[in-house]
This record gives sequence, structure tokens and C-alpha cells, in this order.
Amino acid sequence: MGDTAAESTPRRARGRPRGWDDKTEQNTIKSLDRAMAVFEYLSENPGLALSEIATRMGQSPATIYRILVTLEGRGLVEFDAGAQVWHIGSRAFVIGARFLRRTSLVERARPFLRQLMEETGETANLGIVQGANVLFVSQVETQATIRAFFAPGTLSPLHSSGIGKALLSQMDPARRDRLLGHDPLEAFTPHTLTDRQALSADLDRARALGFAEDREEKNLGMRCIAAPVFDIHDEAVAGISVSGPTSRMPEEAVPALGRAVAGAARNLTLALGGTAPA
Amino acid sequence: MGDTAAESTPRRARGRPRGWDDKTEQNTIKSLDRAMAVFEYLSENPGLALSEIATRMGQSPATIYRILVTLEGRGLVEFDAGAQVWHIGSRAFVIGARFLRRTSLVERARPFLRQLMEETGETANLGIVQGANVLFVSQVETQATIRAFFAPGTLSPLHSSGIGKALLSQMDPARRDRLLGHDPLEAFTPHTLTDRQALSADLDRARALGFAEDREEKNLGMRCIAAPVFDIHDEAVAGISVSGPTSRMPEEAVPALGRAVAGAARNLTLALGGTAPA
DNA sequence: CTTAAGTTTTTCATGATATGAAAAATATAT
DNA sequence: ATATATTTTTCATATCATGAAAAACTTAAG
Repeated sequence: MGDTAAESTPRRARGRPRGWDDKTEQNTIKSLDRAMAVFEYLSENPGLALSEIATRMGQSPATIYRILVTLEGRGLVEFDAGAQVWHIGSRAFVIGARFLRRTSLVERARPFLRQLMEETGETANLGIVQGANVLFVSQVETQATIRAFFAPGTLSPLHSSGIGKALLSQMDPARRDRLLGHDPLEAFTPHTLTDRQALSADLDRARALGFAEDREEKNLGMRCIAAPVFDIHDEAVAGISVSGPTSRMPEEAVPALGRAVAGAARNLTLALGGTAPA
Repeated sequence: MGDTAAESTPRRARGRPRGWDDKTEQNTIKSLDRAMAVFEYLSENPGLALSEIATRMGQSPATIYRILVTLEGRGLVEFDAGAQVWHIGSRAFVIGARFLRRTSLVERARPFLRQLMEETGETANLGIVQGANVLFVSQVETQATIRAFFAPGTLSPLHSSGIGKALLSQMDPARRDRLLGHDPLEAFTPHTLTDRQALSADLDRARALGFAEDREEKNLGMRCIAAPVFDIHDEAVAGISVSGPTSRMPEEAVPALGRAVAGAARNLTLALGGTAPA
């Protein structure tokens, strides 16, 4: 399961002796790990009966029973007496929510932005909705000498940025129309989509593809590919993008870049507890 | 979904034999329970070093180490290599968040919370009863720079929060007394209602008005206005509130805010199939 | 650079205890 | 009533979790 969790935690702690690279985890407690596997499994398959869990996980019912009862004692799982099934408990929510207090969206996104930049070679950005604009809150710059740059803190209208369009593409029509307002859509370059019909079609395409494109719609010579990030409520709360000069982002590179961006957005989504779209 | 769910799980399952009442838990796995105690302790005291946890919990460093490494392997805890301390991990958040999906309450409430926030300009919250506390499960934050901040996952005693009082005001006296217990009511600020007479009068007022007020009774400088939400069984299962700095919520604004909150609560009640009070 | 103090991992022997099989207890269905 | 399905307990056994102490390592100080 948690492939994201891997990421190689290079814990260089005080007293880490020699053979660390080879045998990674001979220090794990087997029984605890098995119990946590049950805990995790239950979170992915809520509302299972004891026997169901036991058979599916290939464990003895007695063992599963004792694990669940133990976790229940701490409120980490709950037993629905009516349906005779088990669920994740409220205490798990309380404990897990502590994670949010530690780091902000920006900090959490940082590693994914960095990886995306290294993967694509282009500047990676993170933006959120701020009123009717996208607010760019974080970025990891490419090492290339020619860079698309716009500092964090920059505001850009929703309809003329990749992240903005990625977010618009996920909103229900009512909210989308409300944010876009009734005034004419401002044109920044000849390529800006100012026609609402055309914009709507572009958003449909973005939703289908899983990523949105900005083809010099805000700045001439600059392209951008963006994908939406979903939070725990499955709401699109942020967008990740890569941006660079058109010369380095030709048509044929778009699918690969789109995949990379969508992948980064998906990883961040999972780290936020959201469910990534298929 | 279910009623409060907490309240002593009287698991009357298929094969529960005789002596169940007496010896409650001889089926718990000791090592697992100890490990979960560490997990829980870490969530309450984030950012502790291994040795610190070991000494504070009176356990051998080796044991704590192995527990943490095991949990780390599943992303339930994370090691901050810079500060050499441990934290709750993202996977714990993801798993815990599954608790919210069990009931559709949170999802249903979302649009009403958003609308309430936009209507009042203040952060809107959703809370449910969890034991003797209110558990805050969802919120839509204001865009104002000065915000009342308490993240989802927070627990707050019933008598010192707006939502808690809104819910208490709808309970029959027996249940209310049971939840409030016999211990003295804890005071968080000089304004906290610790006198049961005064609290009871306040609850009567709240029931008459249709909304409850928290006038800096939990946090100084922070006010809160809350109303109860009823499910299909006409039980008060949740509360909606707006919270913000006292400076933005003066006395003369209370009636309008109260109307807005009560309206949102009524709308959610209707969406849940409950009947709103007159 | 050397020494010292503090923290984290590992090793190892031992006993606690987690585990599965099977039986008992209980619920549901026929 | 009987049969079937599911959960809980009992019990014997070997796994494996545990603490003590040593080793590995980091940082701070001399």
C-alpha cells in the first residue's frame, strides 16, 4: 500500500551503526506490524465483519479479534453493533488530525514540488484559490538559465493560468460562474481565452485529461501545465504546475509533462488524505 | 448514520458468552496496547525525542525505539531528522480521516458551512458529540487575516464551547447531567460558566433563542455562535457554529449572526431528513 | 585533535505472551 | 427444533517482544 510513505527516510540519527543499508528493518515488531496492517486494511475497507477480515487477510479469526478488541479499547476502531461490522474510530481521527497541525500545505507540498522539478527540469509551482484569483504560494525553480519566473505571492486570474484552469475544471458550475463573475474576461496575450464557450470547452478537456494547459495565455513565450490537488473533503483546494519557455515545452512533450504533473498532484492529494481521481 | 456511537459500546455480538460484564478486557493484546499508548502519547506531545518518550512513559528505550520504527514503516509516525524528534505521520491522518466518511454528515454539511462562511465572513465549524466532548470534524475558514484557529480533530468540553452548549440545550436533563459528570466544570477563561445554575440558565436561553453563544468562555478574545442540527430521529447529533475574534463579533451583530447560524443549521437538518424546531 | 557526555541502535538470553486449533457460546435461518 | 454461521474463549506451544548492556554514533568541550 503506502508506496508514498517509502521515499527512503534517510534517518541519519545519532547512533546508526554499520549494516544499515542492507537489512532495512529487522527492528520492526512483527506483531505490531501485523496489527497495523489490520488497522490500515480496515480504513481501506470500512464496515467489514471480523470473519471477513480474517479470511481476506489470511489470519486466524482469534488473532484479528484480539487486535480489534485491543484497538477498540483505545477508540481507534469502533464496532457497529447493529451491522456487526468494524470501522475506524473517532480517536484515530483525533490522533491523525495532529498531523495537520504540524505542517502547512506549503511545507507538505515541498518535497513533491522538488521531485517534479527534478523530473521535468522545469520550475514547479503550487497555487491556491484566493477570491477570484490563483495565489502562487510556493515554487521550486529550475536550474536552467532561462526561467519562467513569477515570485510566490503573485496573483493571477483564474481563467488565465494553468492552475486556475485546473481548479476551475473541478468546480461545480455554480461556483465556477460565481468566481468568474460577469465582467468580460481580461486578455493578457492574444492567446488568452476570453470567450466563455471556448474556456468551458478547454476546462472540459482539462478534466478529461487530468491536467490543464496554459499556452501562452498569460505571458507570451511561457507555457504551463497544471493539475488539481484534492483535500480530505475531496475538494480541489490547490494546484501544482510546471512552467517554462515554450521552446522547452513543445507539443510532443506535453503528454509526458502532463503525466508528471498529474502524478505529483496525485501524490500530494494522497498525502493530504484526499482521494485521487481515476 | 448512527447515533452518537460513543456511549459505551454494549457489544452484543453473536457469540458473547457468559462472564462478559465482569472482566472486561482480558482479550487485549498487551504489547499492542502498549504500542498504541505510545502512538497516542506522541499525538498529545508532538516533537519528542526517543529518550524523552522512553523516560516519560517509563519504558525501555529499546522498546520505544522498535515501536516507533515499526510505526514509521507504515507512515503512522515520522522522524524529523533535523530536530531528531518524532511526530504523527501522514498515514495516520489518512486513516483517521476515514472516520469522517462513515457518516455522510460531513459531506452533507460542507456546502452549508461554506455558505455560512461567505454570509458571515467568519470561520464556520461542524462538531459532533464524542463522549463528554465536542469533536470538531470540519470547518471552512474565513479569508480574513485574523482567524480563530482550532483545527479539525480538536476536542473541547461540552460546557465551554458554543456547539457543546447548543447540543446540551437540546438534551433531556438525564443525559445532560450524565455527560457533564459530577466533577467541577473546568474553567478555561474567567468567562467560562463553571456554575451549574448559571450554565443551566444559559442553556435555557439558548433553547429559546435557537442558538447558543460562547463569549470568550474557552479562549479569550474569541467568540462563537452555534446552533444544533437534528437527524432523522430528531436527535441533536451535531452543531454548526461561526467563530471569530470578539472585535468582529460585537453585541449588536449577535442577532444577525444567530439568525444566519440557525438558518444554516436548519438547512442541514432538513437535508438530513430531520425536522427543524419552530 | 582528543576526550567526554549523551543518544540511538544492536546484540543476546530469557521469559512473557501472541498465536492458531479447536471447542464453547451465541445468533440467525430454515 | 435443528442446522448453519459467526464470534469468543480455552489451552498448549513456540514465537518473539523485552530489557540490560554494549556498541555505534553525534555533538560539545577542552
